[in-house]
This record gives sequence, structure tokens and C-alpha cells, in this order.
Amino acid sequence: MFLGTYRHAVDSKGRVAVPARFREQLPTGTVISKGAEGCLQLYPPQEWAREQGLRLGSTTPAEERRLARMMFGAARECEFDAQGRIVLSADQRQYAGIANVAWVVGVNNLIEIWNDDNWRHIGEATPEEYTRIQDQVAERRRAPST
Amino acid sequence: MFLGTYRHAVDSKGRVAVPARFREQLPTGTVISKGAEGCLQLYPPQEWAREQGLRLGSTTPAEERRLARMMFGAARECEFDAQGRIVLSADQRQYAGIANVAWVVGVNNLIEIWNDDNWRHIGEATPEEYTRIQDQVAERRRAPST
DNA sequence: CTCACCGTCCCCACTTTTCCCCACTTTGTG
DNA sequence: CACAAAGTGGGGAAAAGTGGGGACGGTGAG
Repeated sequence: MFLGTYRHAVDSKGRVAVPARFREQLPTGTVISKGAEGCLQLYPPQEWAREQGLRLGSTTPAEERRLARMMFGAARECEFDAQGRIVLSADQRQYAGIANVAWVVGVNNLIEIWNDDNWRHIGEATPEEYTRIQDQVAERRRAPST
Repeated sequence: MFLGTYRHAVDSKGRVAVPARFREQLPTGTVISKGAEGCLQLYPPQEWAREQGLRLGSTTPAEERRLARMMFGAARECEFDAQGRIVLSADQRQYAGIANVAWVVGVNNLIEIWNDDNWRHIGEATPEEYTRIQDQVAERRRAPST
């Protein structure tokens, strides 16, 4: 279980420290790829395995083909240095719009990496906003047909 | 079962004492996160487990992605020091508007942490208000569709 | 084929934060 | 009134995060 938001520096070599709390839960075989809303996502092996359902074949619909290409094409296995940092490739930094700072966020089963603006926009919430969204999801769950 | 309201100090390091009565009911694995109306909430493990259904994957709808990010991003596993205190992160203190004092409130299955103003506003009630709200809830239960 | 350049990774040193420990104050209880 | 339990405050060691130098290997140009 990954919890919490951490603001970390990204140095000139593209390195970001993964919080120690997360690192100790990440076995080798962890994968980093692109995610929705312009973030990067770290998948522990067991979570990555769930995404294996997404495959190319003669009967795969166009949308899934596209998703599979983006997701797997952008993916890489994570390599930690002795300080617990991973390197974000130029490509990944560009996709996420990351320059000197990154927000590393634990989202239950995954870890996400965001730039300043996007995280402020998506992740931070005023009490009013938070209350509204919580109620919205609760409502939807109660009446899933809508 | 958590009952009662306690007014505790928050020191310069962001630490708050959890009342001893509550602490003895809290096993390891207790989680603190943001709650509705600008409070913080402490979930004992069995309560937190209910929230685990919310996961990220390539098929998670947008609203749930948003809620998951806010909720888990703001959460932390509680770590008690030898004096029975937990640390509220700067982020959590800002969300709840907590500076030097916090109200720690037992609300049956959860524990909530409030700042002065909000708690006065939400928690204290005149007899008239109390009656009105009780009737309102009773009404809704009778006709859940509204 | 050789050399220069670039990117990657490994290592070391410094800074900042966290958390562990101790001591004091206050509250509640016998 | 005295003792015990609960809450408060702060100092210091250890861990986590940050930044940069330099070796190694691969690539492309001359």
C-alpha cells in the first residue's frame, strides 16, 4: 500500500528520489510508464501483471491497440541507484512536463509522479472540493446505472 | 468504539497526542487521511480496508482516479511515538487549518481531527439545531430517493 | 580504425528531515 | 494530599534526500 505525497527535486541528470517508504515495498521488476492526465506511473510487479490482459492480436479493437502501444512502448523497468533514485528519461520528463521538481504520490496500488502544476490541479483539494467528489463517487456507487 | 471530544496541543513539529482511550483500541495499520468538511480522519485497519476497493488501473473511470489520488495522496500510516503522538504533515495541517490546537473527536467507528473554528461550527449545536438535523436524517432514511 | 563526444551509472560528500529519547507539567484518582 | 497516568516540549543521533565528480561503454564522425 503506497500512501502520501512527497515533493522531490529532479536534478540535471533527471534523477528523482523515490521515498524510502515506497522503496522498501518495491521489489525488482517494478515498471515505470505513462499514465492518464499527464503523470508517470510506477507499477510494482504484481500490479504490472494485471495490465498484461492488454495484448495485441488480430481481434484487438483499435482503441486497445493504441493504448497498448502507448503504455508498453513507454514502459521501462526501474533501476534504483545506491541513494534510491530512478532516472526519468528525457521522453518521460517531457510527457509529464517535469523540470526541477516532481511530486511523488502513493495512490494505494501504484505510485505516480507529477509536475507542479498538474498535481496542484488534480491532487490538491479544498475541503469543499474534496467533500463534493467524495459524495459524487459515493452517489455513483449507490446507483451505478447513471 | 470511539467516543468523546478532546482538545490537544499541536507542537512546532506537528505532533498531536491521541487520547489514551483511543490509542489502546488502535492496532498498527491505522491510517490518517483527509475527510469531508475539512477534517482529518483516522481509520482503524478494519475501516480502512473498506476503502481499498478504490484502485488505479487502465480501466478506472476519471472521477475515481481523482478521488483515489486525493484520498491516498493525503493519507499516511499512523506511527505513534513513545508518548502516543502522531505527526500531522504540513499538508494535512494546511488542509484542516490546524496550527497550535486540534480537537480530537471519537465518532463511533472513526476518529476525527478538527481545528478550532470548524469544530465549533460543526460539533457544537444548540438544542434546536440538534433536533432539526435529527429529524432531517430520519426523513431521508424513510425516503432514500430524495 | 581511431578519436571525440554523449549518455549512463557508480561513488562520495553535504544538507535536511525525521524520529527517538529524556525530562517536565498537568490532570485525574485513590 | 500524594501518586500515577496522560500530555507537552525540546535536543540530538540517525536516516533520507540532494548534488556533483569521474569512470566506463557505446555511437558517430573524421
